[in-house]
Amino acid sequence: MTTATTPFRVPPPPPGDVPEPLPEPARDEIRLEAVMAALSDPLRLGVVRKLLLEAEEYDHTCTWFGLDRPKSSLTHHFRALREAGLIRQRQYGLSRRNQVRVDDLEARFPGLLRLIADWQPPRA
Amino acid sequence: MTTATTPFRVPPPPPGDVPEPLPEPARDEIRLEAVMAALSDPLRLGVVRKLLLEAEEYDHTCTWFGLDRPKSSLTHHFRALREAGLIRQRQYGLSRRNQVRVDDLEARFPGLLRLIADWQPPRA
DNA sequence: CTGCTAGTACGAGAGAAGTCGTACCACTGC
DNA sequence: GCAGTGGTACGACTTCTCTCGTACTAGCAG
Repeated sequence: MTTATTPFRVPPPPPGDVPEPLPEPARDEIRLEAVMAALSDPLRLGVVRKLLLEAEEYDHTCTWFGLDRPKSSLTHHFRALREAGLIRQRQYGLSRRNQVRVDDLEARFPGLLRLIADWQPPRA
Repeated sequence: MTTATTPFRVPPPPPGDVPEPLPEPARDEIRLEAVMAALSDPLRLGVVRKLLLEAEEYDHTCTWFGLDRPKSSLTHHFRALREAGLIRQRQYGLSRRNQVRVDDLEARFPGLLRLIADWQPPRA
């Protein structure tokens, strides 16, 4: 149940045009130390984990995550994830939708996503 | 070639008494986000990688790594690695020797050490 | 045009982390 | 005793990061 070719869901594209992704590092430019830094924050770790485990639609807006933080904080964290190469963001009209770069990360750092998916958030 | 029980070398203990490890988190207390934070620094990532790939003796002093930094900086980084649960440090007389906690990390975060060992430092 | 929505950018403040010098300590060899 | 070694602790400084408020924008509904 864990190790098919890609155990994580990559939701199908939605109907209609698919916008270009926002600027992001190419697969070969993703740096392990940057990925580690992005994942050192529990909020961001939780975001990626939730996307891996619960992604239902093609991708999800920032508010879907139910994070109790001001919008500017969310912008900060999602950008950190995107610039590290962990998520892809596309602009659909008003909303910006997020998706884990499953193929790129599995190719570059095999096993990493499994660690994230298995992470247990600290009970605060 | 990658997934024997433990593909990474755990050097045998040296002759004589083995000192107690310096304070460190128990296996179950190692937090993924803390591990990620410790590995977000290229110097520390390189230290763990070098230990994984080149460890010959039981373990190695801080100077074995050939890092061109003042001693106080090295103390700082090695403590960060120890407190995150990545390395074990034992005091042998004068020198403090370092060892990756291979079993604990492999049990807790399987595949993580492989990622570190495969890391390519940025050509500065 | 008037909202409302889902975001952005900017900037300020607080705290954490990296950098390092200095002083110090314990042990070894002479 | 004295010098050298392999470290530590402390403190200062700087830089980064997280936090958030505020102001703003683009697009949609009416």
